[in-house]
Parts: sequence; C-alpha cells; structure tokens
Amino acid sequence: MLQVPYIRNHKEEVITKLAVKNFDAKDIIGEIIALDEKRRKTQAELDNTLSESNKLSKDIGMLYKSGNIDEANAKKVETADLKEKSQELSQVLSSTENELKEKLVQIPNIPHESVPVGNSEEDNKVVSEEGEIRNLGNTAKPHWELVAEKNIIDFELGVKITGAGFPVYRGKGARLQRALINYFLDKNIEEGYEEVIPPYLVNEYSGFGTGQLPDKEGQMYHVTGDNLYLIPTAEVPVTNIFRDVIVKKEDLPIKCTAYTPCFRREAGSYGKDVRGLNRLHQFDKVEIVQIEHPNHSYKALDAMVEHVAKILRELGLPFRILKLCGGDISFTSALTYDFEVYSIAQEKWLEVSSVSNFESYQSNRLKLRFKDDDKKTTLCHSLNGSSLALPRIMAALIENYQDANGINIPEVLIPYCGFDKI
RNA sequence: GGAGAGGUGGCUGAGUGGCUGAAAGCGGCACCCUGCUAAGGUGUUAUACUCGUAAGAGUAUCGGGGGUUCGAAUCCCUUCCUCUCCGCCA
Repeated sequence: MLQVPYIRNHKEEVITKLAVKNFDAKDIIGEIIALDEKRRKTQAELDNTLSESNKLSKDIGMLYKSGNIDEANAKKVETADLKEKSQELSQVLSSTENELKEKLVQIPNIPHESVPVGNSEEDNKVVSEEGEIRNLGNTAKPHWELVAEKNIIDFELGVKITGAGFPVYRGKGARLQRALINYFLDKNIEEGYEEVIPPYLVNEYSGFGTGQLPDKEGQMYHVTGDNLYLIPTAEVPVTNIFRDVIVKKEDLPIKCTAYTPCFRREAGSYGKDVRGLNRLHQFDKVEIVQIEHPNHSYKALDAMVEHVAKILRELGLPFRILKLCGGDISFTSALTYDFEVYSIAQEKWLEVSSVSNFESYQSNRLKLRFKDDDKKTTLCHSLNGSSLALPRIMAALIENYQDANGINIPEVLIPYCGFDKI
C-alpha cells in the first residue's frame, strides 16, 4: 500500500510511474487526495468536539465533588449536543477512512525506474543467460515420461487420493525432493539466513498483510470451519512474523529462510503447459525473505539474485535471468527478477524463482518499521524470493540429466541423496 | 470438548467510575558525581492521527469489538488469546 502523504506530494510522478505498469491512476489518485482531505478535516473537527466534551465532563466531576449538584446537572444537558455531534463525526470519519483504504489497496506499487515498459511476458528483458543447453536431438524425454518409467513420481495416485495437481513422490523421487530442500536450506543458511518453520495455515490478518486478501482470495484454499487459509507461499507466514513490529535499526537486515509446502487453487488452464510438474496445487518451495533499511534494499536485491544464480550454477542447470516489464511485474513489487531454467525435452524455459523488492509497499500494510537516527519510525523495505521452487527444478534436473542409462544426480546433491543415479 | 482464573507501557506489577497515558520497581537513554571499578544522583523513556514553519497543543489507545454513563483501565455484553484442572489425542 502506498503512503498517502507521498501520493499527495508526488501526484504527477505517481501517475507517470504507474503508467509503466499500464495502470491509469489519474482518477483514483484524485479521489484519494479528496478523501484524505475530508478525512483530515473531519478528524480535526471531531478532536475539537471531543476536547470540548472532555472539558465539560471534568467540570461536572469537580462540581459534584464540591457538592454543586444543580450546576452539575445543568452542565450535563449541555453535553448532549456535543455527544450527538461527535458520534456523527466519528461515523463520517470511519466511513471516510474505509473508503480511502479501499481505494488505496487498488493502487499497485510504483515500479522502479529501471522496470522496462511492456505489456506481457514477451517484453521482459533478458538480463543474462548461463549454462550450456545440451542437445539430445529427439531422444530427449519429457520428465513426466521419465518419472513414470522410473516410478519416482505418481500423478495418478495423487488423483486417487486428492485430485489433479497433487502428485505422490516415491522412492528415489521422494529422496531427491528432500535432498533438494535440504540443499537449498543449507545454502541459504550459509548465506546468513535464519531458518524458520512457520505455520502452513494463516488467518485473514496475515492474508491481508501480504496482499493476498481481499483481492486474490480465490488463489488460496480456504478452511471455512476455522476461517484459515492454506499458504500459497512461505512469504505469507514469514513476512507476517514482522507485522506490527518496530525493529531496531541495528537489527537490519533481517534475513529468514523457510521451507514450506505451498497450496494454490489456480483455477485455470489445462493442457500442455500444466503437464507433469509444470503446475501443481501443492508443491514445495524454499523461500528467502529480507527486511532491509530503505537505503540498502536494492543492494540486497542484487545479492539475492546473485545467491540464487549461484545455486543454479552449482546444480549445473542452464538458466536465464529476466527483469520483468511493467506489464508482467506483480501488483505489489517495485522490481522483480525472474529465474528460468531450460527444459530440454519441453524445449522451453520454466520459471523457478522470482526475486522482488517491495520497497515499503508491504511494510505499510504490515506496519513494519524501524527507529531511525532521528528517532522517527520509518517503514522498512521488504524483499523476498524463491530459493528455490522445487517442482520445476526437479523437472529440469530430470530432463537435463537424462542419458541412455537413466538420470544422473548433480555432484552437489549426491551427499544429500545417497545415490548418484536413478 | 468440560470447569475455573486471567489479559494494564520494553519487562515485573499497582490500580473497582472523575485530578490515571496510567503508581512503584526493573531495564533503556542522557547528563552529573566519585582519580579506576562497584555504587550513587538528576532527568528522560509508548504508538497513531490532527492542527502548527516550529516550539507546542489536541484526540485516541490498558487484548479486539460493542454497550451503560456527563465521565470507563475500572461496570455490562461479545469475541480472541493465555494459564490451571479434567477428558481426548500425534
């Protein structure tokens, strides 16, 4: 959520920059400024009214104490008008505040100046590309065939137990998955991230804090009996650790990593793009989250990007890094880099990580602040990224490391797996 | 799930209708003093919003929401949470 004073003081700039996200902010910004003015005016009026009736009440108290009952009763009558007025004003105030908030949450985060203009993923800018893409000719098998042959991931079984998009990993498949999780976590811990195991169900306040609610409600599984939501990403519980928190400046940056399963309803497309591990309702992901000082958040973003790149390099997967354009970048992000690994059998790039700086957009919702040198409380910047999402890494590993004898395990994973071939 | 008790500032803990944004202690910060150290002294120490260039002033906040009252941390209702006992259970 953007800060109203910022909108008020940088009206034109906000409108221009939001245009990069293909968001026409002109009307809504005007409405917000008007609502804010109304809010402030009402606030001032209400405060004055309350101040008056507080004074009267104090007088009445004094009069009672000194035995001046008649005068006290006379003053009581005077309070009636003030009370009615303050009730009216506070109603106006709260409805104005609600309206204002409703408008505010409709405005996306302002994109960073380096975000390329564009309408869709076609316009994302390839920042770098690394690793050798093997040429297996037409012998390359897609991962869904390989996992069936080796009996390491069973999609049909998942359908029987739950439904489509809930695969069963078994044998070496399960072991490889667990190896990847541990490997990712270890790399993150090595980089200074504190490991946390958060709840996998969150309440609605948390959903609001990270922006899933109220708009993207359909994306999450809702446990209606207890009014809780299954997390679509560890970002939700982990970032909400810091909701309503004022941290010490010297504690920044705060770095957390968490492995969690992720649950996504993602009502939508079927077919080739969602075959196998490409898109699931339940999947595993290791997430990294940073809370940073506003002056250092872009340095932190670069470091996170480099960290993820290092892991992909170690795994020996060909990958590229994209800077998302205005049309593809998420609502809440100021700058996002996507990581894609190449799937040689599907002959396409698969997104395996998305690393973003939200600047103060999330912090404003979360009320996540730090005390600055001038003792002012200032919003922190928050960042997060996947490090990494498991299914597509698994898919790419299986496809890229296949040969006539089976599937090879990358060097770094062998100690975690306990085997070197499937 | 049943029966009780309770939720007050960074922490401990007082406070049962008005002068309590909140005693006291601890902790934190600043300064002073003692040639060092231990100790001592003085002051300060919440958050948000509004008005103001500022100094400052006002308003709200004692788990959340609602109510009674001229006036609520204090009374009533409701909800969430914590603790103790019983039951159930990985």
